[in-house]
Amino acid sequence: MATQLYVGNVSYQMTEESLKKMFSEFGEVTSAKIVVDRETGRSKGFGFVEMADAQAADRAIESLNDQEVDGRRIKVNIARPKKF
DNA sequence: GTTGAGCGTT
Repeated sequence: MATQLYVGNVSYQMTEESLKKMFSEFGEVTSAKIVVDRETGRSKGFGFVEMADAQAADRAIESLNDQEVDGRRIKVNIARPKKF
């Protein structure tokens, strides 16, 4: 089971590929996604990254959480379930 | 600018 990470407070210039690259430094990234407002086409300022290894994901969290990226301090946590 | 869909009957 892969680990899903929530990445919030990121710059609107953040892209899925930059997210994937950033997290790939700590482990295998299964998927990366930036949430975009479907009506405006603009980034909502947050996204999600799925990593194959939980320990790699944990390392990524500790290393990237609250770090300044593109002038903003990003938030990295285990993602909440989007559905119950 | 903080937890993902879509504009329809999933």
